Amino acid sequence: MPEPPEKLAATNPVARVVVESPLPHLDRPFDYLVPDALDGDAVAGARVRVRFAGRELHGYIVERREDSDSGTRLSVLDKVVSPVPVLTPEVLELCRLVAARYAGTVSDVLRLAIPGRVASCEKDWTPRGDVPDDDSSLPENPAPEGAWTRLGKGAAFLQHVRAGGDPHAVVTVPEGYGPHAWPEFFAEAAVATLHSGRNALLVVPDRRDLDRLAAALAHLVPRGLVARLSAEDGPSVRYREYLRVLGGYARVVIGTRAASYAPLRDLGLVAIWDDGDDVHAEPRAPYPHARELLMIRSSQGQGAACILAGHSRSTEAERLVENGWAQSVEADRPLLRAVTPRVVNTADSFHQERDPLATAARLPHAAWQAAKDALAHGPVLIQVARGGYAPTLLCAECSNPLRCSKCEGPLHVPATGAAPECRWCGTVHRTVTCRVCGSQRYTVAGNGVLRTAEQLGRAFPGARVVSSSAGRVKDEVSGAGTLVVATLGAEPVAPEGYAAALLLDGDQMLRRENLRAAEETVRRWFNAASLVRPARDGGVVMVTAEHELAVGALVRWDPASFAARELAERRELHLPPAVRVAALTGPKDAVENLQQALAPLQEGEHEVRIVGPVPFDDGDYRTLCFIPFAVASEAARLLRAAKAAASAKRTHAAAQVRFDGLDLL
DNA sequence: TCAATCCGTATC
DNA sequence: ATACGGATTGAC
Repeated sequence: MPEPPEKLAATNPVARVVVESPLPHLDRPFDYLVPDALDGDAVAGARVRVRFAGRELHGYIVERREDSDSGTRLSVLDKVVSPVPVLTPEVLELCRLVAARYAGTVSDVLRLAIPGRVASCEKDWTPRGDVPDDDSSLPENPAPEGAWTRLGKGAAFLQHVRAGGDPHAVVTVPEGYGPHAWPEFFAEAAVATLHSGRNALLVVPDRRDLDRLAAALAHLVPRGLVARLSAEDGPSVRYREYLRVLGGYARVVIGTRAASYAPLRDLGLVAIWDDGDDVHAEPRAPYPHARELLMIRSSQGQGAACILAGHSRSTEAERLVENGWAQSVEADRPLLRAVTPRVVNTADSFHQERDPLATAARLPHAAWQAAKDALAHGPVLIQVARGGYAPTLLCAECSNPLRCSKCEGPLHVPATGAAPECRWCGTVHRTVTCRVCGSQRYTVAGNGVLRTAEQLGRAFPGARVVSSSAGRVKDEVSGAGTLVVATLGAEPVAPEGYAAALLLDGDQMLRRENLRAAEETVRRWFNAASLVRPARDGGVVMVTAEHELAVGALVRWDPASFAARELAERRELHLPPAVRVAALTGPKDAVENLQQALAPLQEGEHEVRIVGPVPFDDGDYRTLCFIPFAVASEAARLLRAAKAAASAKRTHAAAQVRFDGLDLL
């Protein structure tokens, strides 16, 4: 069918377009002709609509060019949705690198990178142009009394950033509240970056951390230079902020994981807080992790400084220290002694001296006593496991968790049956008897924390009980006599510091069948413990768990050694993050076909270890591929090619590839 | 000899 | 996915 004769753009009449197609074998740009009428709007980076294989698809112009090398007859560009160049060349390159690393499609990554359009926000958008910045209002940096100056190598690191360098650091921050807490570190690092004439990108796990970071920045950086990118702020705020970054108005971007794609130019620093938090892992294909995104960004272009920071240390961060990619910036012993609380292991005191109320609340006596004393001097934090981790069946009298009499497995009441059942061996228990008090009445611990808060409150008559958990998170608490019961990750900050913290349910967290159970537990402990006052001001942390290494790390306040031991163990077992892992899921033949693609890597020095396929769920099968870093990019390339071939030939139903999804292990 | 259908392949 | 082209089949 002949195209209707149409006048084309006089110069660069060809637009190269990436289309939003989910098909892996179409993951490449296609060329279109630009009609003269669209010449002005059809700029590189603009959103467009094009005809593609008989459908109307969205896409982005990545390039305008004089001619095409496609060899086929080109279609004409249908429509420029918006002339705002939302896809910058740097972000496109980032998306391509991310797609390659995770064996995904550029189209999938673009969906994560670019926020949905809100036309009203574009009304009078213009790029800022080359107006020189007025940096005269920025504070002295690094400040002699600043947060960085307190850490070994901290001032030198910041100086290096300020001088325009691109050093990499794993930073272990000892304090979680007060004037030297982590938000100050990030704010000061952003200022150093601005001083170097470059821009900074700071990523945090959630909205609460974002608020704290914004508050710290507000003291140091003019408000107009800061943009905040968070899905929680809603589509129009997110898009408006995105456009402020795109236009060059914002020079410091703060946000949650999707902010890692912010179209910030002249990047001088990328930083991520608490990189071990699993909310940094994107739950949509191709499942990239914010830490990896930022590391890629730090290596793009001129190179940017990179900070991986936390109160503890992820095994990934430890690996980067050990292989020399990052230097370790941490507090020396004297500073730790000065600012950290006393940590006491109370696991051994459980069966001594019982207070009936404390027993009902499942509190070791020593912990109960410490909390009771501390309440007179300040707020007290009780960290409990989330509902999902808690045993599902408790004694109605004394709240002792009930266990299977045959195998010690956890009991639950199945949706269909009336009698309790063991989760491990499946035994049905027509009657259950509490081993502590002999009661035969049981209760289902459905809304875990509320119950616990109530019980804990009863153990501390006179205390004001505040509970904080997912959905009802308190940001801040203060005052003596306040007892805060918080689930993992929902701990409010006490501006004056907690007088004490009780870390309960550690054994339950450690017992989870997950590669990261210990690492994750230790991370949660340090996050809570860093909110407690220094030992010299009476601050105390009571931890109840039997895992010697984990408890020891907290008692000695030594997250780095713990991470090193964990990593050493993973290395020995050839498990992540000592190697990368790709999970292949789908119908059996599709999975087998994909794993076949890795055959060339199954011999030689850096051998890929393949486990599976084994039945997974819903009739699907799963294969795990453990891939040494030396061959990881080749493995990703092979898997991506195999996926494309399978989807082109439709010989197999789709199988999913997921790299580094550690929650699966 | 032509149309209806099937299969394979490309999709600007 | 769809859409198109070339091959194949079946009916005049």
